[in-house]
Amino acid sequence: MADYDEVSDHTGTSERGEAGGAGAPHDAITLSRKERERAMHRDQILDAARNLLGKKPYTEITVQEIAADAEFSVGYIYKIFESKEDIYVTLVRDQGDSLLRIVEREMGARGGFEERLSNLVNGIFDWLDSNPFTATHMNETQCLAHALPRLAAVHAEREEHLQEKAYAFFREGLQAGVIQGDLDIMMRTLRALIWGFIGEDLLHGIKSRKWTEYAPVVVRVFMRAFAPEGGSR
Amino acid sequence: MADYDEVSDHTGTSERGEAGGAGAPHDAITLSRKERERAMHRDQILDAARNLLGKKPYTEITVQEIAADAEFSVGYIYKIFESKEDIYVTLVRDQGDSLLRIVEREMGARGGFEERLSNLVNGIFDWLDSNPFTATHMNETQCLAHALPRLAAVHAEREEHLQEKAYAFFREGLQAGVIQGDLDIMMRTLRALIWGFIGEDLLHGIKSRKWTEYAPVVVRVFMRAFAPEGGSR
Amino acid sequence: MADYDEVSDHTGTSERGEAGGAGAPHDAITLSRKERERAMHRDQILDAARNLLGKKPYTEITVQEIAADAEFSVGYIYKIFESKEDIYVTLVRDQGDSLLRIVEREMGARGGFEERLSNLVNGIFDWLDSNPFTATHMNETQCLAHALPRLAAVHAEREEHLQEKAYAFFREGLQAGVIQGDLDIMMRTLRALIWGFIGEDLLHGIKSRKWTEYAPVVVRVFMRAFAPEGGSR
Amino acid sequence: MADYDEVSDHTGTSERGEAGGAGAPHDAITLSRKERERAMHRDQILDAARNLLGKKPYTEITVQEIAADAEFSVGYIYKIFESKEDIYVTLVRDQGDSLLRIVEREMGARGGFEERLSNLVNGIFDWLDSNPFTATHMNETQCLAHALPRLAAVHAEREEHLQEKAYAFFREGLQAGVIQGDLDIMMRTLRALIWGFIGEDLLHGIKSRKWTEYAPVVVRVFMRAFAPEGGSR
DNA sequence: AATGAATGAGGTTTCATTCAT
DNA sequence: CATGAATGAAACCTCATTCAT
Repeated sequence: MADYDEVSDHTGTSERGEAGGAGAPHDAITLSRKERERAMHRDQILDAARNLLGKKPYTEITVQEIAADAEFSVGYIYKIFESKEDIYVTLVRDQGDSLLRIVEREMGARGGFEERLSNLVNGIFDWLDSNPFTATHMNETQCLAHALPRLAAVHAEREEHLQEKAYAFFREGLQAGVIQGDLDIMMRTLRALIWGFIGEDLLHGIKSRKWTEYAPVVVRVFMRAFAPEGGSR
Repeated sequence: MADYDEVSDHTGTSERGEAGGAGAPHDAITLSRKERERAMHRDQILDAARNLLGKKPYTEITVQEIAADAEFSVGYIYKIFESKEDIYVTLVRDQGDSLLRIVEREMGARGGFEERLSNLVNGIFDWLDSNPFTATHMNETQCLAHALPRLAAVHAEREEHLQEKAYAFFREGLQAGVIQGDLDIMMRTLRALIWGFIGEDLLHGIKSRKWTEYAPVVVRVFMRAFAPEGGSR
Repeated sequence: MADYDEVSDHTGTSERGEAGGAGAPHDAITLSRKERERAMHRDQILDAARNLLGKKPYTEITVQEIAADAEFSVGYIYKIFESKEDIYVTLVRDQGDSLLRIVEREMGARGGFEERLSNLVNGIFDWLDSNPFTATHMNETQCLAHALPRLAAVHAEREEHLQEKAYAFFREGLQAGVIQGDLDIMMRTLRALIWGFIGEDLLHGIKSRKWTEYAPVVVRVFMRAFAPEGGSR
Repeated sequence: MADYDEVSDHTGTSERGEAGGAGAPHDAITLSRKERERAMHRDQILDAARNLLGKKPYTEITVQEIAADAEFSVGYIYKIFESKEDIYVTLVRDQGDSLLRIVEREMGARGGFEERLSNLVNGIFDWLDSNPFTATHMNETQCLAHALPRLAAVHAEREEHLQEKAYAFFREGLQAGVIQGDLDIMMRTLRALIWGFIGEDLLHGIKSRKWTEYAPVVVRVFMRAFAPEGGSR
């Protein structure tokens, strides 16, 4: 909840606000009820959309459907979101922000490199497990980015952010002497492993094993792959 | 009606099977001219579609566009393909068959395990390099699979095939004692690495390095990850 | 319900009659404060609408826009006016009343026919100059009259009124022997000249000359056109 | 018919034309049937639209209605016209071109100034009588021009053309010494008179007299208004 | 009294698909 | 064999209007 508020901070694409220079300067604490209700409705709409997107791709979903599922009228949807695209972008951004926070938390924690890597992978897997939408729609997001410019922007921005964090994290590992190799390659490898293990299951729609069980595998493969030459093989 | 049935007979919608050149249906010699022309037209249409798909996603492409690019009428397209979906599915299947053949060839070649793995990865990377459609539309295919059941079927079928081949290949490595580990995990890891390295570039639209340069990395990471315990870290 | 009826009572929707100041309804002194406030609000809303209509056509304007500009809620607008149409009709009627008063004043003044005609045309031009809405929306009103029956009614009613006045005025000219001709034709000619000179500029959006400069031209053309045959200047 | 072809020359906003540099260079005579049918359909659609516009304003008319009246599907309408706006603009342009031709013919004829003026006014009145759409929608066109940029462009262009012609015509009158005055004022006066006499009737929806009967009035008013001072009748 | 959140019918436009020629 | 004119369902989005507060 508190979590969410923070997010909606940079979310409101459609916040029109009649502003009215004269009137109240929006006392962030005072404007409860109405404002809170709106936020709730926003979330309900997003939930409905997320739900639907779990069943079929973006292009197959209509705004009418979202409205029906959210138990609002189409018109209201458009009062809160600028467009169908806006809903999707918001959804992706919200999810991405949430994941990003996990990553930042785990990478920035104290402890040995391998331990933190392990926590990171576990954290991501756990999060993905309870946020199936993201896992399922990683691909779709990438496809749609070709057609929805704003989506591409959001995606690119987050990628940059993530890469920065990851590089810093890997550098610590390099300095600690527990890994060795090219930053770009490490980054790609780690991401490939994470998405690779998840993607498989998504494809088949059935989880042969619980993702979380793969976390140690990912860590082990990564550590071995970039183990310093000296004591390896 | 009767007309239609007769036509759909040699439409190549789904009856082509994965046979792949081995068990050729119809007598390749008997059905000359008319049949050969039809096959050519089919390929021209597929080329046009492939081309278009290189530029924008499936949903953004119209059948009239494909027709215009292929220099045929819409009507004729529908004489050869059942539907827009059919074109896409055929395309994906054709591409998949092609890639599968590479995989089979490299896995089945003679030589040491690591050498063949290297050739395999190189072969895949090279093929992807000259078949940008597949690389670009791997994601899209996966999204669409949720909406186009036949696409999902084609995909699943090929996956099974591929897994079978891969398992056999890995088993040889196990027996040779050069790798060790769980077959399922190996399979996922290898695929993750391959797609991971490609996907990255697709995402950003720009290739920071040539894919092919990553091939040795993939091989090295894989070999290290599954190196037998004995001589490892 | 009861609420509503009571309200629509003093809504000024259509009950204002052509009374025009003479048979004032309600005791102008009794219904103070509440009633006066309401009247002020009505005018503020009309002002906002008039303003907006100066910028874009009726169909492009939304009630929410009018509300925002008038700094009232949409709901309140609907408490005071029956519908969007009502606002427009009221606006047109108010403007029309205003113009009609000018016409009555100038036509009814003392003095020679040509002098009064000149004052009339000048008066109209001046009024139009300071009431751009009417000039700009003369055309629109006529279009809309086809779709908004009440607008047509208001329009027709005023026309009749105007014609009556004009006929009386022209008859004075005839009796004075300064003009000669058919009343209907005079009426049409005068109106044509007035609107013709204004319309031109509206069309091009730019005033080549100040309208008011055309007033003498209109008068001269009219007087010449209907000058008595015999002693024409 | 022949008349029409000439017009449709600069009409086809939507002519896509797969062009195909290779193929036939559109033999203007050869491409009959299909092409002629399309033209007929185009005209049928325009007729339906014109018809509807005789009953209610542009904004009240839906493309569905036009389609229904023209007995085509909505989709087909959009194959032939780019948009609803396109239909309207085409209609206005076609009508305008037609009227312009009358004006050019009459102004350019041989004969005395007054005779030609008389023919001109009669010609316009007759044309308007058999093209009620234009008369009725002159106002609407002007309103819509504020909202439909392309309409404004078409309108402006024609105005310029018309003014040029009119000025040349008036200059002949000046040189012949039968009229005297400012060109701009003459132009405005003539137009005002023509539209003024027509507009009246449009407003009331009923023709008190036949327009054509007013033609001599217009001519007489104009000639008197601009009669040379000295020897005026 | 005054608000503005909520509604939903309806408008324009697209595009996969058909079928007469 | 091949065409492309014609279809019409359905998508996204707007906005006049209502009603609980």
